[in-house]
Amino acid sequence: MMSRATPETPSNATDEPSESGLPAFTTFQATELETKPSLPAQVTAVPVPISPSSASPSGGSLTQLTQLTPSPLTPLQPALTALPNSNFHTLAAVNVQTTRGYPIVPAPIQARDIPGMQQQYIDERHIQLYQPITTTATFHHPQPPQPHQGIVTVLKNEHINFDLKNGIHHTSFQSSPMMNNSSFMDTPSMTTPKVSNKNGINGTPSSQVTKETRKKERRKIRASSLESSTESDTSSAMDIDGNSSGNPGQVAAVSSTDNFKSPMHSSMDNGDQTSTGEKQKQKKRKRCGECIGCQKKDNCGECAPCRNDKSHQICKQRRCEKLTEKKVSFSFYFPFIMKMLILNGERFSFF
DNA sequence: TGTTCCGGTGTG
DNA sequence: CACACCGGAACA
Ligand SMILES: [Zn+2]
Ligand SMILES: [Zn+2]
Repeated sequence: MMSRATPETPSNATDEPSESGLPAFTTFQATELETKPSLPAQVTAVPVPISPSSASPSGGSLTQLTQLTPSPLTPLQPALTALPNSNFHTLAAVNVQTTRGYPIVPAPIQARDIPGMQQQYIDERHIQLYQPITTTATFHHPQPPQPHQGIVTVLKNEHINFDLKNGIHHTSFQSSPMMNNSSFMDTPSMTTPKVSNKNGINGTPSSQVTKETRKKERRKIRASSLESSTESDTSSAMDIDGNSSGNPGQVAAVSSTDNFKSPMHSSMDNGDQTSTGEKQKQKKRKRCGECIGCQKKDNCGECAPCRNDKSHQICKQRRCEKLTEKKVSFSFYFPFIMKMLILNGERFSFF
Protein backbone atom coordinates (compact mmCIF):
# COMPACT_ATOMS: atom_id res chain seq x y z
CA MET A 1 0.00 0.00 0.00
CA MET A 2 2.54 2.48 0.81
CA SER A 3 4.91 1.42 -1.80
CA ARG A 4 3.27 3.79 -4.09
CA ALA A 5 2.81 6.33 -1.48
CA THR A 6 6.41 6.56 -0.89
CA PRO A 7 7.39 10.06 -0.44
CA GLU A 8 10.18 9.88 -2.79
CA THR A 9 8.38 12.50 -4.52
CA PRO A 10 9.79 15.12 -2.34
CA SER A 11 12.69 15.79 -4.43
CA ASN A 12 11.00 16.33 -7.63
CA ALA A 13 7.32 16.19 -7.16
CA THR A 14 7.06 18.98 -4.80
CA ASP A 15 9.96 20.92 -5.80
CA GLU A 16 9.72 24.41 -4.75
CA PRO A 17 8.15 26.36 -7.46
CA SER A 18 9.01 29.36 -5.51
CA GLU A 19 12.25 29.57 -7.21
CA SER A 20 11.14 29.31 -10.69
CA GLY A 21 7.61 30.45 -10.42
CA LEU A 22 7.46 33.09 -7.80
CA PRO A 23 9.84 35.55 -9.18
CA ALA A 24 7.85 35.87 -12.25
CA PHE A 25 4.76 36.76 -10.40
CA THR A 26 6.36 39.29 -8.32
CA THR A 27 7.83 40.88 -11.25
CA PHE A 28 4.82 41.45 -13.20
CA GLN A 29 2.70 42.37 -10.34
CA ALA A 30 4.72 45.38 -9.78
CA THR A 31 4.47 46.29 -13.32
CA GLU A 32 1.63 48.42 -14.25
CA LEU A 33 0.27 48.76 -17.61
CA GLU A 34 -0.53 52.06 -18.80
CA THR A 35 -2.98 52.60 -21.43
CA LYS A 36 -1.71 51.08 -24.51
CA PRO A 37 -2.69 52.86 -27.57
CA SER A 38 -3.03 49.87 -29.70
CA LEU A 39 -3.90 47.14 -27.31
CA PRO A 40 -5.72 48.64 -24.48
CA ALA A 41 -8.22 45.99 -24.64
CA GLN A 42 -5.80 43.29 -24.03
CA VAL A 43 -4.92 44.46 -20.72
CA THR A 44 -8.40 44.42 -19.62
CA ALA A 45 -8.99 41.41 -21.58
CA VAL A 46 -7.39 39.08 -19.21
CA PRO A 47 -9.62 39.55 -16.30
CA VAL A 48 -12.55 40.36 -18.35
CA PRO A 49 -12.41 38.57 -21.54
CA ILE A 50 -15.29 40.32 -22.95
CA SER A 51 -14.79 43.84 -22.11
CA PRO A 52 -14.90 45.91 -25.15
CA SER A 53 -14.87 48.89 -23.05
CA SER A 54 -11.29 48.31 -22.53
CA ALA A 55 -10.94 50.78 -25.21
CA SER A 56 -12.14 53.34 -22.86
CA PRO A 57 -9.11 55.24 -21.93
CA SER A 58 -10.89 56.71 -19.06
CA GLY A 59 -9.82 53.92 -16.98
CA GLY A 60 -7.08 54.79 -14.87
CA SER A 61 -8.72 52.28 -12.75
CA LEU A 62 -8.44 49.38 -14.99
CA THR A 63 -4.94 50.07 -15.71
CA GLN A 64 -3.77 48.92 -12.40
CA LEU A 65 -5.21 45.59 -12.92
CA THR A 66 -3.32 44.68 -15.86
CA GLN A 67 -0.06 43.14 -15.42
CA LEU A 68 2.14 41.99 -18.09
CA THR A 69 4.47 39.16 -18.32
CA PRO A 70 7.27 39.76 -20.63
CA SER A 71 8.78 36.45 -19.98
CA PRO A 72 8.70 33.97 -22.77
CA LEU A 73 6.28 35.77 -24.86
CA THR A 74 7.37 37.79 -27.64
CA PRO A 75 8.51 41.12 -26.55
CA LEU A 76 6.37 42.52 -29.23
CA GLN A 77 3.90 43.95 -26.94
CA PRO A 78 4.22 44.06 -23.29
CA ALA A 79 0.55 44.26 -23.13
CA LEU A 80 0.14 40.97 -24.75
CA THR A 81 0.77 39.09 -21.67
CA ALA A 82 -1.35 40.25 -18.97
CA LEU A 83 -1.51 38.06 -16.02
CA PRO A 84 -4.50 38.14 -13.85
CA ASN A 85 -3.39 37.82 -10.40
CA SER A 86 -5.34 37.97 -7.34
CA ASN A 87 -5.60 41.59 -7.92
CA PHE A 88 -7.54 41.55 -10.98
CA HIS A 89 -10.81 41.09 -9.31
CA THR A 90 -10.51 44.53 -8.08
CA LEU A 91 -10.05 45.68 -11.46
CA ALA A 92 -12.94 43.85 -12.75
CA ALA A 93 -15.24 45.49 -10.39
CA VAL A 94 -13.86 48.84 -11.03
CA ASN A 95 -13.82 48.27 -14.60
CA VAL A 96 -17.34 47.53 -14.98
CA GLN A 97 -18.47 50.55 -13.25
CA THR A 98 -16.03 52.87 -14.68
CA THR A 99 -16.45 51.63 -18.07
CA ARG A 100 -20.04 51.79 -17.70
CA GLY A 101 -20.25 51.73 -21.40
CA TYR A 102 -19.90 48.02 -21.55
CA PRO A 103 -20.24 46.27 -18.30
CA ILE A 104 -19.70 43.11 -19.99
CA VAL A 105 -18.52 40.67 -17.49
CA PRO A 106 -19.60 40.50 -13.95
CA ALA A 107 -16.72 40.60 -11.65
CA PRO A 108 -18.12 38.63 -8.80
CA ILE A 109 -16.94 35.40 -10.05
CA GLN A 110 -13.49 36.34 -10.55
CA ALA A 111 -13.02 37.62 -7.14
CA ARG A 112 -14.00 34.34 -5.77
CA ASP A 113 -12.23 32.05 -8.00
CA ILE A 114 -9.26 34.05 -8.56
CA PRO A 115 -6.93 31.37 -7.57
CA GLY A 116 -8.41 28.77 -9.73
CA MET A 117 -9.18 31.05 -12.48
CA GLN A 118 -5.88 32.51 -12.81
CA GLN A 119 -4.77 29.36 -14.33
CA GLN A 120 -7.65 29.26 -16.54
CA TYR A 121 -7.12 32.64 -17.79
CA ILE A 122 -3.64 32.00 -18.45
CA ASP A 123 -4.37 28.78 -20.03
CA GLU A 124 -6.88 30.22 -22.22
CA ARG A 125 -4.94 33.21 -22.79
CA HIS A 126 -6.72 33.72 -25.85
CA ILE A 127 -6.51 37.01 -24.39
CA GLN A 128 -5.50 38.01 -27.71
CA LEU A 129 -8.20 36.01 -29.15
CA TYR A 130 -10.69 37.30 -26.79
CA GLN A 131 -10.24 40.75 -27.78
CA PRO A 132 -10.81 40.19 -31.31
CA ILE A 133 -13.54 37.85 -30.59
CA THR A 134 -15.04 40.19 -28.29
CA THR A 135 -15.51 42.18 -31.30
CA THR A 136 -15.05 45.00 -29.08
CA ALA A 137 -14.68 47.11 -32.02
CA THR A 138 -17.90 45.91 -33.25
CA PHE A 139 -19.61 46.87 -30.15
CA HIS A 140 -18.45 50.34 -30.29
CA HIS A 141 -18.81 50.84 -33.91
CA PRO A 142 -21.08 48.56 -35.65
CA GLN A 143 -19.50 47.49 -38.82
CA PRO A 144 -22.19 46.04 -40.89
CA PRO A 145 -20.10 45.50 -43.93
CA GLN A 146 -18.23 42.51 -42.69
CA PRO A 147 -19.52 41.06 -39.54
CA HIS A 148 -17.23 38.22 -39.97
CA GLN A 149 -14.27 40.37 -40.09
CA GLY A 150 -14.67 41.81 -36.70
CA ILE A 151 -14.84 38.47 -35.15
CA VAL A 152 -12.24 36.75 -37.06
CA THR A 153 -9.57 39.16 -36.37
CA VAL A 154 -8.14 36.47 -34.29
CA LEU A 155 -4.75 35.25 -34.95
CA LYS A 156 -5.74 31.67 -35.03
CA ASN A 157 -9.01 30.29 -35.93
CA GLU A 158 -8.41 27.23 -34.00
CA HIS A 159 -8.45 28.99 -30.79
CA ILE A 160 -11.58 30.69 -31.38
CA ASN A 161 -13.10 27.54 -32.22
CA PHE A 162 -12.31 25.93 -29.08
CA ASP A 163 -13.29 28.76 -27.05
CA LEU A 164 -16.67 28.79 -28.37
CA LYS A 165 -16.83 25.15 -28.42
CA ASN A 166 -15.76 24.77 -24.92
CA GLY A 167 -18.08 27.28 -23.69
CA ILE A 168 -20.99 25.83 -25.32
CA HIS A 169 -20.19 22.35 -24.68
CA HIS A 170 -19.51 22.83 -21.07
CA THR A 171 -22.53 24.79 -20.59
CA SER A 172 -24.64 22.34 -22.28
CA PHE A 173 -24.04 19.39 -20.19
CA GLN A 174 -22.58 20.69 -17.14
CA SER A 175 -24.30 23.63 -15.82
CA SER A 176 -26.98 25.07 -17.86
CA PRO A 177 -29.11 23.44 -20.38
CA MET A 178 -29.99 26.77 -21.70
CA MET A 179 -29.57 26.18 -25.31
CA ASN A 180 -30.12 23.26 -27.47
CA ASN A 181 -26.95 23.93 -29.20
CA SER A 182 -25.06 20.81 -28.52
CA SER A 183 -25.83 18.24 -31.00
CA PHE A 184 -22.72 16.29 -30.54
CA MET A 185 -23.68 14.74 -27.31
CA ASP A 186 -27.16 13.87 -27.87
CA THR A 187 -26.60 10.43 -29.04
CA PRO A 188 -29.53 8.45 -27.90
CA SER A 189 -27.32 5.66 -26.88
CA MET A 190 -26.30 7.32 -23.79
CA THR A 191 -29.57 8.63 -22.68
CA THR A 192 -31.50 5.53 -23.00
CA PRO A 193 -29.25 3.13 -21.25
CA LYS A 194 -28.96 5.30 -18.32
CA VAL A 195 -32.57 5.17 -17.53
CA SER A 196 -32.94 1.54 -18.08
CA ASN A 197 -30.11 0.79 -15.80
CA LYS A 198 -31.51 2.70 -13.00
CA ASN A 199 -34.83 1.24 -13.27
CA GLY A 200 -33.95 -1.93 -12.98
CA ILE A 201 -32.62 -5.12 -13.46
CA ASN A 202 -30.63 -5.81 -10.50
CA GLY A 203 -30.39 -9.26 -9.65
CA THR A 204 -28.66 -11.88 -11.56
CA PRO A 205 -24.99 -11.56 -11.68
CA SER A 206 -25.05 -11.83 -15.36
CA SER A 207 -27.25 -8.85 -15.57
CA GLN A 208 -24.89 -7.00 -13.39
CA VAL A 209 -22.03 -7.82 -15.54
CA THR A 210 -23.91 -6.67 -18.50
CA LYS A 211 -24.68 -3.55 -16.72
CA GLU A 212 -21.11 -2.83 -16.05
CA THR A 213 -20.15 -3.59 -19.51
CA ARG A 214 -22.68 -1.20 -20.79
CA LYS A 215 -21.49 1.35 -18.41
CA LYS A 216 -18.04 1.06 -19.69
CA GLU A 217 -19.13 1.15 -23.21
CA ARG A 218 -21.09 4.21 -22.57
CA ARG A 219 -18.13 5.85 -21.11
CA LYS A 220 -16.02 4.97 -23.98
CA ILE A 221 -18.47 6.27 -26.39
CA ARG A 222 -18.82 9.43 -24.57
CA ALA A 223 -15.16 9.85 -24.27
CA SER A 224 -14.63 9.36 -27.89
CA SER A 225 -17.29 11.78 -28.78
CA LEU A 226 -15.85 14.29 -26.45
CA GLU A 227 -12.50 13.86 -27.85
CA SER A 228 -13.60 14.34 -31.30
CA SER A 229 -15.45 17.41 -30.37
CA THR A 230 -12.70 18.65 -28.24
CA GLU A 231 -9.97 17.64 -30.48
CA SER A 232 -7.94 20.74 -30.58
CA ASP A 233 -9.30 21.44 -27.24
CA THR A 234 -7.57 23.47 -24.69
CA SER A 235 -4.87 25.57 -25.89
CA SER A 236 -3.50 25.79 -22.53
CA ALA A 237 -0.40 27.70 -22.33
CA MET A 238 1.27 25.72 -19.73
CA ASP A 239 4.68 24.88 -20.51
CA ILE A 240 6.28 21.67 -19.90
CA ASP A 241 9.90 22.17 -20.30
CA GLY A 242 10.16 24.06 -17.12
CA ASN A 243 9.51 21.27 -14.76
CA SER A 244 12.34 19.60 -13.17
CA SER A 245 11.25 16.21 -12.22
CA GLY A 246 13.62 13.67 -11.06
CA ASN A 247 11.13 11.06 -10.24
CA PRO A 248 9.48 9.26 -12.93
CA GLY A 249 5.81 9.16 -12.54
CA GLN A 250 5.11 11.83 -10.14
CA VAL A 251 3.97 15.01 -11.53
CA ALA A 252 6.23 17.87 -10.97
CA ALA A 253 4.63 20.56 -8.98
CA VAL A 254 5.01 23.32 -11.31
CA SER A 255 2.42 25.86 -11.68
CA SER A 256 1.18 26.35 -15.09
CA THR A 257 1.32 29.94 -14.26
CA ASP A 258 4.99 29.97 -13.97
CA ASN A 259 6.13 29.86 -17.42
CA PHE A 260 3.60 29.72 -19.98
CA LYS A 261 3.77 30.74 -23.48
CA SER A 262 0.92 31.48 -25.58
CA PRO A 263 0.14 28.58 -27.73
CA MET A 264 -0.24 30.86 -30.58
CA HIS A 265 3.19 32.10 -30.28
CA SER A 266 4.67 28.74 -30.07
CA SER A 267 3.00 27.67 -33.15
CA MET A 268 3.42 30.88 -34.92
CA ASP A 269 6.66 32.40 -34.38
CA ASN A 270 8.76 29.74 -33.06
CA GLY A 271 9.33 26.16 -33.54
CA ASP A 272 12.11 25.76 -31.17
CA GLN A 273 10.85 24.33 -27.96
CA THR A 274 8.60 21.82 -29.40
CA SER A 275 8.97 20.20 -32.64
CA THR A 276 6.62 21.63 -35.08
CA GLY A 277 4.42 18.64 -35.27
CA GLU A 278 4.00 18.30 -31.59
CA LYS A 279 1.71 20.68 -29.97
CA GLN A 280 2.01 21.43 -26.38
CA LYS A 281 -1.57 21.55 -25.71
CA GLN A 282 -2.18 20.41 -22.22
CA LYS A 283 -5.23 18.68 -21.21
CA LYS A 284 -4.31 18.34 -17.67
CA ARG A 285 -3.72 21.17 -15.35
CA LYS A 286 -0.61 21.07 -13.34
CA ARG A 287 -0.26 21.44 -9.67
CA CYS A 288 0.36 24.92 -8.53
CA GLY A 289 3.23 23.88 -6.40
CA GLU A 290 2.44 26.48 -3.85
CA CYS A 291 -0.53 25.28 -1.96
CA ILE A 292 -0.38 23.19 1.12
CA GLY A 293 -1.18 20.06 -0.71
CA CYS A 294 1.47 20.63 -3.25
CA GLN A 295 4.02 21.18 -0.61
CA LYS A 296 3.42 17.94 1.13
CA LYS A 297 5.83 15.44 0.01
CA ASP A 298 4.49 12.31 1.48
CA ASN A 299 1.30 10.50 1.13
CA CYS A 300 -0.59 10.31 4.32
CA GLY A 301 -1.30 6.69 3.86
CA GLU A 302 -4.60 7.02 5.56
CA CYS A 303 -6.87 8.66 3.15
CA ALA A 304 -8.97 6.70 0.77
CA PRO A 305 -6.78 7.22 -2.23
CA CYS A 306 -3.77 6.22 -0.25
CA ARG A 307 -5.39 3.10 0.99
CA ASN A 308 -6.91 2.04 -2.17
CA ASP A 309 -4.08 1.06 -4.32
CA LYS A 310 -6.35 0.85 -7.24
CA SER A 311 -7.23 4.41 -6.87
CA HIS A 312 -5.94 6.79 -9.42
CA GLN A 313 -6.28 9.66 -7.08
CA ILE A 314 -3.54 11.46 -5.36
CA CYS A 315 -3.42 11.47 -1.62
CA LYS A 316 -6.01 13.79 -0.29
CA GLN A 317 -3.56 15.68 1.73
CA ARG A 318 -1.38 16.25 -1.22
CA ARG A 319 -4.09 17.33 -3.46
CA CYS A 320 -3.48 20.69 -4.99
CA GLU A 321 -5.97 23.28 -3.95
CA LYS A 322 -5.90 24.96 -7.23
CA LEU A 323 -6.80 21.84 -9.00
CA THR A 324 -9.70 21.49 -6.73
CA GLU A 325 -11.22 24.53 -8.19
CA LYS A 326 -13.46 23.85 -11.00
CA LYS A 327 -12.07 24.75 -14.29
CA VAL A 328 -13.37 28.05 -15.30
CA SER A 329 -13.48 28.69 -18.88
CA PHE A 330 -15.10 30.65 -21.49
CA SER A 331 -18.20 28.70 -20.80
CA PHE A 332 -18.41 30.42 -17.57
CA TYR A 333 -18.86 33.69 -19.22
CA PHE A 334 -20.94 32.42 -21.94
CA PRO A 335 -24.23 33.26 -20.30
CA PHE A 336 -23.05 36.70 -19.52
CA ILE A 337 -21.90 37.23 -22.96
CA MET A 338 -25.15 36.11 -24.27
CA LYS A 339 -26.90 38.49 -22.03
CA MET A 340 -24.82 41.28 -23.16
CA LEU A 341 -25.39 40.44 -26.67
CA ILE A 342 -29.03 40.38 -26.11
CA LEU A 343 -29.01 43.58 -24.24
CA ASN A 344 -27.04 45.22 -26.88
CA GLY A 345 -28.87 43.37 -29.48
CA GLU A 346 -29.47 46.44 -31.42
CA ARG A 347 -25.89 46.70 -32.21
CA PHE A 348 -25.47 43.18 -33.28
CA SER A 349 -27.00 42.62 -36.54
CA PHE A 350 -25.42 39.27 -36.98
CA PHE A 351 -27.68 37.89 -34.43
C1' DT B 1 5.31 2.39 -16.62
C1' DG B 2 3.82 5.09 -12.69
C1' DT B 3 1.41 9.10 -11.15
C1' DT B 4 -2.64 11.58 -10.95
C1' DC B 5 -5.84 14.86 -13.47
C1' DC B 6 -10.38 14.82 -14.59
C1' DG B 7 -15.03 13.65 -16.19
C1' DG B 8 -18.63 10.75 -15.22
C1' DT B 9 -21.22 8.23 -12.04
C1' DG B 10 -23.00 6.55 -7.57
C1' DT B 11 -24.67 7.62 -3.10
C1' DG B 12 -26.51 10.07 0.93
C1' DC C 1 -26.60 19.28 -4.18
C1' DA C 2 -22.15 17.85 -2.44
C1' DC C 3 -19.07 14.52 -1.90
C1' DA C 4 -16.71 9.94 -2.85
C1' DC C 5 -15.25 6.90 -6.03
C1' DC C 6 -14.07 4.70 -10.58
C1' DG C 7 -11.36 4.43 -14.26
C1' DG C 8 -9.76 6.53 -18.77
C1' DA C 9 -6.35 9.18 -20.28
C1' DA C 10 -2.47 12.71 -20.11
C1' DC C 11 1.89 13.37 -18.89
C1' DA C 12 6.51 12.44 -17.53
ZN1 LIG D 1 -3.32 10.09 1.71
ZN1 LIG E 1 -1.20 23.30 -5.43
